[in-house]
Order: sequence, then structure tokens, then C-alpha cells
Amino acid sequence: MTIREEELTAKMADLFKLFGDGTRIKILYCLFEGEKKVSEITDYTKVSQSAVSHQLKILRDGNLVANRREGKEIYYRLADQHVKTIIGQGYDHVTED
Amino acid sequence: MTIREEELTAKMADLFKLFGDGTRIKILYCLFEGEKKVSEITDYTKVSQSAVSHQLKILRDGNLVANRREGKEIYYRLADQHVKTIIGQGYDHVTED
DNA sequence: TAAATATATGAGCAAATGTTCATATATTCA
DNA sequence: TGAATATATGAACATTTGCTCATATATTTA
Repeated sequence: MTIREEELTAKMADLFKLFGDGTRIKILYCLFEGEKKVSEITDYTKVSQSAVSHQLKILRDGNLVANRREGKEIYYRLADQHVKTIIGQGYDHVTED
Repeated sequence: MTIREEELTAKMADLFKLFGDGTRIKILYCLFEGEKKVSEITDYTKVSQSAVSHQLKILRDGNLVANRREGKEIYYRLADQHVKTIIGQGYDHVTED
């Protein structure tokens, strides 16, 4: 393995790690439908506000989600088409056969 | 979230978890080229035999790889096209721009 | 059958991870 | 400005995870 491949695979691992947690995937899954504010995410996922917020930070840092403020509320959305594709891929894999 | 969605997302998280480790993704990455025996995997990845073996078990249990014995050696391969697709997707994501 | 080789596995340990609880920050509105 | 609401963050803790080391199992060959 070349240095470049070491780097690539490390990045790939870091990427997939973000999808590999129950709370985070729930968040991503519910954002698949479209933008939601934090309170909607906590309601939808039934995860505590604090836990959701911690995981949203991780997703933000990993550039999987983006957000915008609207008054007191903050709306989150999936960052790009790639994220949607990967979620879709995972969904397909687990729903097949 | 319905019970079904809870189950689906849990499975998705478990799936992505398998890809979300440095050693495992290296193994999967090197199997992308094609079937390899364990000693080739350890050489290629520069990970200890024991660590590789432990991770291969996890990948086997998760149905991400399949294997066959040929004498003293055991050859591993990616389990199906889906696995390749997901790796490819991750690769694309980290190599883009 | 005994030695050599290839791979797998269990125990123990250290590091990473995710949650909760308490609290901080930001924004609106009275 | 002060209270109320929405979200974020830090610390502490328990759990999970992946590694190493030692050893077990399987297969071949002398």
C-alpha cells in the first residue's frame, strides 16, 4: 500500500465511521426527506436533545450535514448528493432480499 | 420513526460500522482488486496477522467477505457487488475535489 | 506421525466513543 | 433588560472496540 492509499483508506474509514452509529444514521435518515430543525430531529428519532446535538456536531465537522439559523431555530440538511447516495446505498443493502 | 425504520437504521449503522475502521477498510480495499489469501492481505496492509484475522472474522460475520480454503491457505474475496459499490462510493467521495 | 506452515481465537488491556447531566450561548419577545 | 425557548458544549462515566500476546486448529510434507 502506498502512502496515498494509506491516506485514502484512512479517509474512507473516517467517512464510513460517521454513518456507523445508530443515532447518527437516524439523523441522516430523517434528513433524507428534507431539511429539519433540531427539535424535529429529536422528536423523530426519540433521542435526547443533548445526544442529538453532540452527534450533529460530529456530522457537521465531517461535512455530512449543513445548517442555517432561522430565528431561534436551526435547520439541518444533508450536505450534498453524495451523502444521499451513500445512505441510499446502505438502505438498499439492508432492505434487499 | 416506526419500529421498522428503527430496525432498518440499526442495520444500516451496523453495516457502515463494518466499513468504518482503518484495518477493515484496508482489507476491503485490497480485496477490491480481487481474491487474496491471508498472508497477501497482511503483507499488503502491513497489519499483523492476528489483527487481520480478527477483522476478517468480523467481515465474515457481517457477510462482507467470503472465503475458500486451498490447502493450507485461505482465500478471501468481497462477498458481492454491493460491497464493491459501497467501497467505490466511499472512494469517490474522498478522492473528489 | 512429527514438524512446519497458515490461519484462527481467547484473554487482557488501553484507547476511543456515546450518553447523561449540568450549564452555557443565542435569539426572541414582553 | 429579563424571562423564555432553542440549541450547543464540557465533564464524567460506562461501554465498545481493536490491538497484542499466547496458544489453538488445520493442513501439508518429511
